[in-house]
Formats: sequence, C-alpha cells, structure tokens
Amino acid sequence: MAMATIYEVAKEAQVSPKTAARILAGASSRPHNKERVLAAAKKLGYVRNQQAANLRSGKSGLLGLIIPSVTNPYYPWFFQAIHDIALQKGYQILLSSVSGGHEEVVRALRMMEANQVEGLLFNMSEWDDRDSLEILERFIARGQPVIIGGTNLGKLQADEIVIKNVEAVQKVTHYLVKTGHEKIAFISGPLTALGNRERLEGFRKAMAKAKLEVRENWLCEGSAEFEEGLDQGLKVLRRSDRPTAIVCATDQIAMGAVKAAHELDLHVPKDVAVTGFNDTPWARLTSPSLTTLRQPKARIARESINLLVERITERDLTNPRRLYFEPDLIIRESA
Amino acid sequence: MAMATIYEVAKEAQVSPKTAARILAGASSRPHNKERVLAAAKKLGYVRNQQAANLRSGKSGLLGLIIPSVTNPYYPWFFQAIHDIALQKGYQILLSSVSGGHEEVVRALRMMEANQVEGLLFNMSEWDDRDSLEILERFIARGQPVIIGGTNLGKLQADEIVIKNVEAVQKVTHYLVKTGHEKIAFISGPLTALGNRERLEGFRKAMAKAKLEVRENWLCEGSAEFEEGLDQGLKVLRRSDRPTAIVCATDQIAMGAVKAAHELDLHVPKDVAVTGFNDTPWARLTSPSLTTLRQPKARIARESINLLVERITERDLTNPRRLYFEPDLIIRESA
DNA sequence: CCAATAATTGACATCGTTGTCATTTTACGT
DNA sequence: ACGTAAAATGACAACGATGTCAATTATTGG
Repeated sequence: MAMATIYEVAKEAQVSPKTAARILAGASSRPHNKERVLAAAKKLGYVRNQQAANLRSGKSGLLGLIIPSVTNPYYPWFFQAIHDIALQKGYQILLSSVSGGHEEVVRALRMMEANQVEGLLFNMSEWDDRDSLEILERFIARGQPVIIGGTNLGKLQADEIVIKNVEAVQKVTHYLVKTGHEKIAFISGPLTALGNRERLEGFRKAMAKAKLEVRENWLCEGSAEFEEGLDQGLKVLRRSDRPTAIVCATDQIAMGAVKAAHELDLHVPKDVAVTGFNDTPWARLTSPSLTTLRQPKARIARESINLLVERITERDLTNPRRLYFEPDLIIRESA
Repeated sequence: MAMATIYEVAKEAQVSPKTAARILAGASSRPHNKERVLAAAKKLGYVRNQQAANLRSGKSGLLGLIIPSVTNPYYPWFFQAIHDIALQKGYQILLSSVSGGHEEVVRALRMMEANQVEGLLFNMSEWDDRDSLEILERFIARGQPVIIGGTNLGKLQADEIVIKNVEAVQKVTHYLVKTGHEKIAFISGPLTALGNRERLEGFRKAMAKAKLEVRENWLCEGSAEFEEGLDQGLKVLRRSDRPTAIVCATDQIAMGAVKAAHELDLHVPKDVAVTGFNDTPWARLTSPSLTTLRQPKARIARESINLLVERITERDLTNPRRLYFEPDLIIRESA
C-alpha cells in the first residue's frame, strides 16, 4: 500500500531501475522502453521520492525562512512573495514562524539544518542570542548562505536586508510638514528594536530639518500594538496643546490613534492627521483609509532570493552585501 | 565543508557509527563512550540528516497543508494554529499556498506526495478538478489520510471539516432582529462557492423565521472583496427604501459597506448596522470595530490534527468523519 | 552486408541513518 | 575469582534514487 518505487516501475516495465529512472528524468531512450516505463509509472501512480533523491544528490531544493509570526500582518505577503519567486527558481520554502523565545528559534534553526536547507533567510527583529548566532555561523562556515533581515548581527559574515526606516519616516514627516502641519507627535514601537529606533530617528531628523519643535511629551513609546496606539493617542490628544498630526511606527498603532481621535470626537484627518507604517492589507479598507509607508515586498523577495540563489550556485562570491530598500509613501485619507 | 555525518562523529569518538547513532538517540551506553560521542558531535556541529533518517524509517514527520492563499487574512491564523499543534505532536507542516488555478494545485499535490507527507489537510473552496481528485484518491488508497475543508468532495472517502455557515449567519441575523432591525440587506460573496451559498441560506432562514421580508434587490452578490462591499453598499444604501442593517459574507465586504455608509454620511451603527464574517485580525481595530463571526481556529486546528494523527497511527479507523464547527458571534461596535 | 561509431542500457555502488542480530563487555551473585 | 545474565557494541543490510562505467544495441557509411 506504500508509495510505488522506481524498482516496481522498472519491474512492471521490464527494464532496469536505472533505465526507468533515466526515462522518467526525461532522457532519450528506445521508444519501446519509453512507452512501457511511462505506462508503468502511470499505472502504479509513481511519484519520485524526493527525500531519497535529495540524499543521493546532496541537494535539498529547500530554502529556509524564519520569521517572527505569520500572524503579524506584514509577513504573509512577504512569505507569499518569497514563496512564489523561490518556486520559479526551483526551490521550496521551509517556513518557521516562531512567535516564542530563544529556545523556539534555536529549535527552528536546528530543524532547518536537519532538513538540509541550501540557504536561509533569517528575518527577526533584534536577535542576538548566543546559541542562535553560533548555529548561524555554522551555516555560513558550511557554505549555506544566510541573509539577515530586520536586525543587525554585525560580526556575522552574512548578507543583509536593510529597510531604510530613517528615510521612510523622514518622507512621511516631510509630507505632513508640507501639508501645513507644525505640531506633530510620534508614537513609537518598543525602542529595543532597531527598526523602531531608526523610525524615531527619522522623525527627529525631519523635524530638525523643518526647524520644528519636537515636544518630548509628544514622543510616546510602547508596544507596537493597537491598544498602545489607543492609549498613547488618547493621552496626547487630550492635552491642551494637542498636535495636529501623529506619525505612528506601525499601522496597528495608527489604527489605535484613529480610534482615540474618534473617541474624542476629533475628525481624521481634519482635526488630526494620522499616518502608519507597513501598509498592512487592511490599511486601505478602513474609514478613513490609512496614509502609510509601504515596503516593496515583491522587490525585497525577488532580490533576496536572487542573491541567495546566486550564493548557492556560485560559492565564490565576494564579501557580504547589503540590500537596501526604501518604503514608499502611500497617501490615502488619514493624512 | 559539508554537513558532518554520523560516520565522522563515530570516527572522532572512536566508536562504530551505530553506537554513535544510538547514543545520539538517547539510549544508554558506557559513560566513557557517551562523553566522547557527545563531545565529538558538539565539536563537529553534527546535526542528524533528517532526509536520510526519513528514508530509513519510512516516515517523514510531515503533514501537508494546502490553502488558497496566505494573503487571505483568515489563513495565517489558521496556519499558525495548525503549525503549533502539529509541532507539539512531533510533525512539521509543509505549506502550499496556491493562489492560482488547477495546474498549481496539482503541482502542490505532487510536491506533497514527493515529500512523503504522512497526512494532508486540503483546504480549498469549491474544488472539483479531475486531476486533483485522482491524486487525492491515490493518497487515500495508499493510506495517507486526507482531511477536506471548505468544499465538498462527496465521493472521496476523506474526513471533512464542516463550518456551520448556515447557523452562523442565522445567529447574526437573529441578533440584528432582536436589536430591532427589520429592514436587513445581505451582501454575499460569489455563490459559486459552497460557503457563500450556505451563508445566504442562513440569512434567508433567519429572515423567514423572524417573518421578515427578504427584498430581492437587497440581496447582492459579488466578489468577496472590499470594492464589492463598497459598490454594493453604495447601491443598496442609496435606495429610498434603504435597509437599517447589512449582513456581509466577509469582513472585507463589511469594511466596504462601512465605507459606503460613511460616504453617504450615514453613521454606523446608528443609521446602518453592519456585520462581517471571519473576525479577521483587523476587525477589532477599525472604527467602528466590526461585529462579526469568529471561526474557532484553534479548535479547528486541534481537532483536525488530532484526527489526522489518529488516522496515521491507527490505520484501521472506521468510516470518514465530519468535524463540525460553529463560528461565534463577536459583538463589537458596528452592530 | 560488415565494421565502426554512436546511442542505450544495466550492474554496482553510494548518499546518511538505523534496525537486526550476533558478538563482546560489564555487572552481579555466590 | 568464576559463571551467568544483562547490557552494550558493531558488522551488515536496507530505505529509494541515480551517477559511473562497462556492456549491449542501434545506426551509419562504405
């Protein structure tokens, strides 16, 4: 009842296993044999055992992708893009969505090793766990290329995906200034994450450039979630000197800020403009739809996979590279 | 430079490969050997080659999951739930997100076969492609259990996940009636999909039970997307006899309807109540937050995987089963 | 029609792991 | 210290696919 093997196909077709294999691999052969083998394969429902083939060939056709959580709305799209492009290039994606802590990441990395991934995309924010680093180093030493995203693992000889957070937030802040705003608040995600520090820096730079005052109590830090946006939004909008615009470090925070505005009977964007970050799938669906910054996911996916595959096939590439990507400003109704 | 094998570990530790394997598998052994093997394994960064182990054991530890698209906001959560529970049970998930047509599904199914998945969760809506069916039949004949979700592949001897769409929509509709609504519209997704037909049926049943009139031109059918909700919402809300509530077949449609209401200066829920379906992650973030129906994803995942694993380990289970799940009514601000 | 060349074919070995089973080592009771 | 039972070990084979290479078969020109 198990899966038919090439031996059974060969027997059925009365040829040697090797011939059957060759024919199923598409090589030329006597028409007579070809017919018989194809017929036998069809009859038995033969499907090549990929695991065995991989073992033989020393390749796995797998690329590993480690991300924080598919339930974070940014990642499904990222995964889909990576998945599609990898398929085109003949690779499957082995996905690990690790919502938990260090142990879970280590387990995921081990799993990737055990499954012989040929390359790895490691997308986590602020990760510098000793054990993980050691395993990643092993990948690289072994010649399995690694691309790091979302965090900076400095000493590691790996390629990096760098999102230009500073420039992006500068862009949106500049846009607000240009549309006449002078009193602008900023609600950040946790500053323990590099990306959030960069976004804050972008805000400060833009304000400095516009010669606008950055009121320190208009700078809020919290989690990257909706509730935080709501709380901080309420706090900052209740002040007598309330801002006319709020730049938020994530779309979730922005949604919270919008809700805060509504609760205080303020109109968005007339009374307060609100901007987000990431262009999560629902950003365009809300009322008002969200002005936000969109990461070029397809481009990130394409260039990452390209580089990864290049490194896999040409072992002797030079030094680690950095791939830079700048989010686009998407102007909608909220600002 | 390649991955260290058990032979190298054995050599380094001066024991036979079998002993090394046994020790690494956790069996008891002379302390002397144990130390040396563990040290050698650590030194060489040994990681078991899962592919080879699978080949040897005839198991893969893989469960296949085929879904329409991870970018559909329902699925990431579903995947995460499946993924977590499968991990607990010692299985990895092999995910295929097939946005495209039949060919792509067939390719995904073949890939699942080639990778020796021990069981398969096939979650597509309205799928009755000949080729796919044939492959699925092969799975079952071979003794690789299959669970079908989201569609009805009648003749197939497979277990099924059944979402009680009828009851769910009856529940919201009833709730609207109870809160005083009499003029209720329904915006459906494409009626080619079973789930949408059921949702419509639920609406009709509930209205009949409440002895309320179902005006045929308040029944809109379209895609399951936002734009459709907006268009249909505008159309139905512009009528002189506009409804006071709109039941929508998806959250996306509901968001569209909310936007339509806003464009016509109608307040939600004061002027029109709007309800969605699925409790997509952003349903609670919007203003107003969305009253909707939530699928018990964790429970669906748990029970599906349990059944799948049970079938894998106990080959002689009886007839196909059906797992029923009824979405919960989540009452928020929009209705 | 035959020799020479080209195209196919199949026996064998191998990828890394681990079950089987015979052999060796250890531990224990007397 | 010795015999025996129990525990640990290692040689070998097998999982399924496929590269190597020698043997076979087909093709071509003279």
